[in-house]
Amino acid sequence: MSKQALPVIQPISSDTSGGACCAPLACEPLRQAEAEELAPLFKAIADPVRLRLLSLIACHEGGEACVCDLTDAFDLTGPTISHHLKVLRQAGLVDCERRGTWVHYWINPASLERLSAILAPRMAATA
Amino acid sequence: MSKQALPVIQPISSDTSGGACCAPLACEPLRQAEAEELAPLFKAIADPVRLRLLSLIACHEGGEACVCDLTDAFDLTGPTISHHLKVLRQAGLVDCERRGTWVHYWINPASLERLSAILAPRMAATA
DNA sequence: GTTCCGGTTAGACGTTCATCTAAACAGCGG
DNA sequence: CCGCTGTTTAGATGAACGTCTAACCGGAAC
Repeated sequence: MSKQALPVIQPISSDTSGGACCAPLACEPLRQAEAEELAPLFKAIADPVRLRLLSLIACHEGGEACVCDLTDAFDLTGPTISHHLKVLRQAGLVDCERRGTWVHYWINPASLERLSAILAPRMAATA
Repeated sequence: MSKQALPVIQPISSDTSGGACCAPLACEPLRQAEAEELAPLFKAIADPVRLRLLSLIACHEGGEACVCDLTDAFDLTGPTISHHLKVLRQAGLVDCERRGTWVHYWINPASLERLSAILAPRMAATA
């Protein structure tokens, strides 16, 4: 348990006019309701398969990928991939649309950004 | 966020395993090994109790909180809180130290920052 | 229409997880 | 030394999760 220089977490004016969206964890204590709303989102990305799915979709050209591309990247059955995609969809992290034979998925950037902001030790400051 | 000389939130080094540390999800596809290393970290925060614990610790004056303060904030038994703190500790998200009777916990800011950076839609100004 | 292919849904099975109670451990004060 | 308080560990239990196989749906091609 090594001690280190204290973080010096600053309140940085949580002026982000977003309301209940983005005050970082370190700014003010999360209330229970917020925590219970946020936890499922983190749970959705707290799986190696889903993390890779998100990444594959995000990196795919055009910002979207079809399920067949995704399935090929794993040693898992189709239904399993479909299940993970559903979890991501229900969490609002991705959206999808059927176009002809194939179903295309793309990232919902706002949701990822929200999670990122929550974890940011502080908003500005950057070195 | 009109950056042209982008801030480039840095890796924090601290890569305990592969060189896989910091490219945001949307920059290049996460490899399996990276995903499997990252997922447990997200899993650690993917619980409302642990999210609130993190926040309570981060916001507490001096940047650290003792277990008794934390336990009071929940309708859960001591052992349950202790269990959640252990999960956070094993994930490297918090550190602790016993000082006399009480055990003090504080955030490991680097780990949170790392997770935040991974979720950041992208670092540079694509688009 | 019928057949084939891509993708999802349904249900089952074993594992992991959150929580509890009981017991142990660590300091402090008499 | 002994009891008291704060914290962690151990073990049990029920719920949630990840994966599979089998079955189903939607669209395209024959």
